[in-house]
Amino acid sequence: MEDVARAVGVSHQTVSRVLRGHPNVRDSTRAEVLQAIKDLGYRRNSSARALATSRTHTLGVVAVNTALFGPASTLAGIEEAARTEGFLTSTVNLRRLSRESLTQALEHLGEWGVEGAVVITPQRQAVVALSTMQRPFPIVTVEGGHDLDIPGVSVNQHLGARLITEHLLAAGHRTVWHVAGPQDWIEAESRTAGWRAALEDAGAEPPPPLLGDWSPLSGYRAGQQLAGEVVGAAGRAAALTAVFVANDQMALGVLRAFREAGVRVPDDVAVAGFDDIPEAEYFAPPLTTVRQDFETVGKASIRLLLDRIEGNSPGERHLVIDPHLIVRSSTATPRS
Amino acid sequence: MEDVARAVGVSHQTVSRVLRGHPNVRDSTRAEVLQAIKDLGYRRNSSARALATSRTHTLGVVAVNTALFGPASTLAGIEEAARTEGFLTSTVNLRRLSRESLTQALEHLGEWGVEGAVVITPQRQAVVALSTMQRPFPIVTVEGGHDLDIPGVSVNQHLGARLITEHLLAAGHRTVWHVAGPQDWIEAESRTAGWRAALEDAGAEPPPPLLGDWSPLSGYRAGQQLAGEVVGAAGRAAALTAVFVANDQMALGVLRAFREAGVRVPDDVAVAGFDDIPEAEYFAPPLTTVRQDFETVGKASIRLLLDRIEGNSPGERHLVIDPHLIVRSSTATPRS
DNA sequence: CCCGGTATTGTTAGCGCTCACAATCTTGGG
DNA sequence: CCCAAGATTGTGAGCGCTAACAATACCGGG
Repeated sequence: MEDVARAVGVSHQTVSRVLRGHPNVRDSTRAEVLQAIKDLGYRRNSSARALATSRTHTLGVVAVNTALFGPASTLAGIEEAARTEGFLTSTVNLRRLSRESLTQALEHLGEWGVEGAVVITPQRQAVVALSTMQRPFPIVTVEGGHDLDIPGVSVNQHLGARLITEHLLAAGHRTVWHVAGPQDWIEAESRTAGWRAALEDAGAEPPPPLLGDWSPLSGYRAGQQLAGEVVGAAGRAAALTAVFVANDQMALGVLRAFREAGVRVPDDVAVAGFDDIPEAEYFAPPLTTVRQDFETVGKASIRLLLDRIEGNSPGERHLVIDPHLIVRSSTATPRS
Repeated sequence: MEDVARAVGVSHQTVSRVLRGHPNVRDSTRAEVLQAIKDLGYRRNSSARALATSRTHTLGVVAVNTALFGPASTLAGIEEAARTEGFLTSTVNLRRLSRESLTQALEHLGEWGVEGAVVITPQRQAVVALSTMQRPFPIVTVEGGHDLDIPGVSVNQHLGARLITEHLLAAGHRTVWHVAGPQDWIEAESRTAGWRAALEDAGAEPPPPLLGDWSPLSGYRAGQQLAGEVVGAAGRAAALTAVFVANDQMALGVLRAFREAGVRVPDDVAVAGFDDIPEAEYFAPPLTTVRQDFETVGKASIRLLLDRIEGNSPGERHLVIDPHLIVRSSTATPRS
C-alpha cells in the first residue's frame, strides 16, 4: 500500500480511502490511485484489514451428510448468498452430529475468527445441544425447528407431508400408510405429524407407521413388510392402497420390495416420497414427491445470520419456507 | 495475550511460546500459562497471527455441481483432510466452469489470502483455462487429467471403464454398447477410451457410442434408442446384449427406457453404470458399477497442495487413484 | 480581499501477534 | 566455588492496515 501511495505521490491513507470507497477523495486522485493499484498488481492484505477493523468477514457452516442431495444443495445456497454479501464461508463436514463434534467444529471455526455460523441441525439432539451450549458467536440453525430460542430457518415439513397425504386421500384412498424417517430427526418427526394431522382431519384412521433410517435399505425392509399388508384378492378391498414414504431414497427401497413381491405401483398401491432428488423422476415408476427450495433456505439463513451479526435490526427469529408438491405417475391411478 | 501474561506474571512472549509449542518453556510455566488461558477464556487472534507470519492457513476449493454425489463427496474429503492438517478451507460453488467465473472465484479466494486452492476441473476447457491463466497461488486440480503441466489428482477412469467392459465380455457378451457422458468432460472421455480399448484388446467391434449429458433424462433417451437395437427374436442372436453407461444417473434412465420397451435387465441386456451412488444398489435391478474413493482423492489433493505450498519436497505432480468394480445383479446373467 | 466552513489530504497510533535478539537463570564439570 | 554452555525468559520492532485527529487546500459571501 505504501508502494502504491509513493507511486502516486500521496499518503497511504489516501490509498486506503480509495479502497474503502470513502467519499472525500478527489476524482482525479482516485483515478490515479486505481491506476497505480492496477499497474503494481497490488492486493490489500485481508489479515491486516481484519486485525485493524476486528471484522473478519468470514462465516462458518457446519453440516453432516453433505454428500446427500439436500444438505449439499443447502450448502451451495448458503455459500452463494454469503459470497454475494462479501463474506467468505468455511464449511466443516461432520460425520456425526454429537455434542462433542459440534463443540469441536465451533471451536475450529472460532479459531479462525468467524463472525457467525450456520449450523445445519436436522437432529433434535443437535439443536438441543446447541441451545444449551456456550455460543462464542451468533449462530443460526437450518432445519432445526422453531420451538427453541435459537434462531433458524426451516422448511415447512408438516405442510409438505400434509400436501402429499391430502393428494392421496383426494385420489380416493381410504387411508395412507407411512414409512417414517428416524424420529430423532426433526424433519422426520414433522413429516409424520403432518401425515397424521391430514389423516385425522379427513377422519381417516392412521395405520401404525413403519420406521426407517433414510436409507434405501431400510425402505426396502419396510416395503417387504408393507407388501404383506396388501391383500389384492379380487372383490375384497385391499387393506393397503397408498404409502407416503418420508424420503425418496427409502421410497426407492419400497418400490424395489413391491416389485419383488409382485405389488404393482401405482395400480395396486400408490407410493409417494419426499425431497425430489434428481433421480426421483426416473424411478420405476416416476415418483410423486415434495420439493424443497434449498437455495432459498440458504439465502434466508445468511440473511438471518447477518441481521444478527450486524445487529442493526433484531429481525425475525424464525423463517419458514413452504415446499410444494410434485405429482408423478407413482400416484397416478385415481381410485373410486 | 497481554492479560494472560500479566495473570501468570510472565511476558507476552512466553505465552506466545506456549501457544506455538516452543520447546524451551519450563513445564511449570507452561502449565500456569495454560491454566490462565483457560480461566480467562483467551483465544488467540488468527488475523494478527496471519499478519505476523504471513501465513493464513487457509485453502480454497473451487467446484461445480456440488449437489451431485461425486463432487460433494470429494469436497467432504478435501475439507476433512485440510482440517486435520490445521487448515481452514473455503469452498466456492460455481454454476458453470467458464474461464471468467473461474477467474472470479480465484480472485475471491485471493482477496482472503488463501495459500493455495484445489480446483475440481472435470471439464477439459477448465483445466486448459487454468493452465493458461495467471495463478496467484499454488493450485492443484482434481479430475483434471494429467496431460497438462498443472499438478493434480484424478481417478483412473480408463481403468474403471476397462474393468466394467472386461467384466461384461467375460460374462460372454460379444460386444458392449456405450452411453457416454459429455465428451468435453475428461472423465467421460477417459471412460469412453477405456471402454474402447478393452473392446479392441478383446478383438470386439465397438458399436457407435451414444452421447448423454449425465442426466437421467439423457440416459432415458439413449435407452429408448438402444431398445431399438435389441432384437430378441428367438433363435437369432440379439444385436445388443450389454450396455456400459458412463454414470449411474444415466443408467437409471436407461433402465427405465428398457423397462418401458419390455427389454428385461439382465435377462435380455446387461447394464452397468459408473460412480456407485448410494441409490445404485436399489435400482431395478441393483446396478453393477464402479466405485471411486472420493475421500482418498480429497486427501491426496490436499497432500499435493501442501507439498507445493510448503515447498519442502517437489513431490509428485500427478496422483492417480484406482477405482474398483462393484458387481450387482444388473449384469448377473452369464451368457454362453 | 478576508474569513469561516467544507473538501481533501497527511500524521500518528495502535489492532494482536511473531521474530530476532538480548538478558537472565540453571546446570554440571573442573 | 567458579564458569561456560545451554535453557528459559524478556524486549523491541514491525507485519499492513484503519481510525481518529491534525493540517492544509479550496470555496463563496460579506
